[in-house]
Amino acid sequence: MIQDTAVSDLERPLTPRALEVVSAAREEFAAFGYAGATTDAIARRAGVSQPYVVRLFGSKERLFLRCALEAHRAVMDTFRQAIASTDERPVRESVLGAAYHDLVEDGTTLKLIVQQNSMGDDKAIGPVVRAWFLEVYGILRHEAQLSEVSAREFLARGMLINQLLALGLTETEDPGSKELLHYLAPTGERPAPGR
Amino acid sequence: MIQDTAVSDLERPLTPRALEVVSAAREEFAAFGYAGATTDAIARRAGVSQPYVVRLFGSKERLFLRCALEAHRAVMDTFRQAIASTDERPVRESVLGAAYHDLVEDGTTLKLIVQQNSMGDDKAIGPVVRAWFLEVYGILRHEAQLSEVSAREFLARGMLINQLLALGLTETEDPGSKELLHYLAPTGERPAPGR
DNA sequence: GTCTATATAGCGATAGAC
DNA sequence: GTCTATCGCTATATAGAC
Repeated sequence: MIQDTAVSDLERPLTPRALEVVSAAREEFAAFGYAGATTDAIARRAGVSQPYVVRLFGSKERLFLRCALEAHRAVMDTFRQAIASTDERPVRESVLGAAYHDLVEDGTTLKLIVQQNSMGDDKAIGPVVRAWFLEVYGILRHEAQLSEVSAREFLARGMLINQLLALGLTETEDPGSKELLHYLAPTGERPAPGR
Repeated sequence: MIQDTAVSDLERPLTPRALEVVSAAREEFAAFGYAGATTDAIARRAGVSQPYVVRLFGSKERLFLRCALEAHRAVMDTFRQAIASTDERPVRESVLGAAYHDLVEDGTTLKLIVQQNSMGDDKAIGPVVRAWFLEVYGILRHEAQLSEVSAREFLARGMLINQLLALGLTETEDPGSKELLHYLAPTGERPAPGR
């Protein structure tokens, strides 16, 4: 069970080495989830010993929380930068969509978000991820000033993209799946040069 | 790692007792995922001993695959029944939405789907869930005959609902979250008697 | 068909050397 | 700051009794 960890602890500055471990942890947690990832795999990916990973962060739980908070902030910062880039209100959805595309490109962040969102029944992290989710929705509604319907539809498209990323459908060559990837294009409309 | 298991094995008929274990397993896997769930918790929930759970299905993996296949079929059957209930083509989205609402009510099935969809990086189950996802999309496109855009938007709304379910946001009293739950209403429009 | 007892392995965490 | 050695727990799986 993930314990209550002070945010200040999660924001403690890290040595370059520790940052490499966080990076490795993000990949492992994004791919296999909190329960499925192992500190050993994280250590091997980072090129350090397993006990050192635990030593650096106190526990697997605290390392996970740091990764999770980082992913959440990446999403919020991305939207806030997009919102700050224009004076239009409501912010055009294509502006927000283009910002989201940046998150899609790194891949890991959104896959980690999917893992977090599947932990609603976890006693400790459940309340946290619920609050985070509502926080993102709040940004769309009150900072980007999207209507109720627009915010919901935008969020829904985001959730589909997240699922496609988590599933790994963005890397298949399946012809039938190509049309499903439409939302992943950088902007709403693509030129479609050939036809 | 989840091994290759013949479908015939997953369809072997079960004794009433074994069905109770499957039911318990579905709940545990839906809440905590494949890695996070334990055969011990499944056994306790079903009121049997832990070794008996393993004995009944051979391994935790095979039990999970049975639960996963069951959830996938529940989704497909639900859509196919809705499609068969009308001659209109494309099928009206409200008809499909109402059918989806039945799945929302039991809760477990869609939470299990979310867990499965977060296992794209699993060597054995990844390819399976990718195929299943495309199968559902195929039903929307070619059996319900939704347009590319309609199918995608409908699927996107479904993914948002799934996330809200997995997060447990359907059970909160948070006033700011209420408007987000709009899609969970039985039909598109609600009377809203009070205002 | 179902249990108790137990083997076996994997993993997170600790101790202590360098 | 980082490693090696290792502990102790937990979890899956097996053996065998009833």
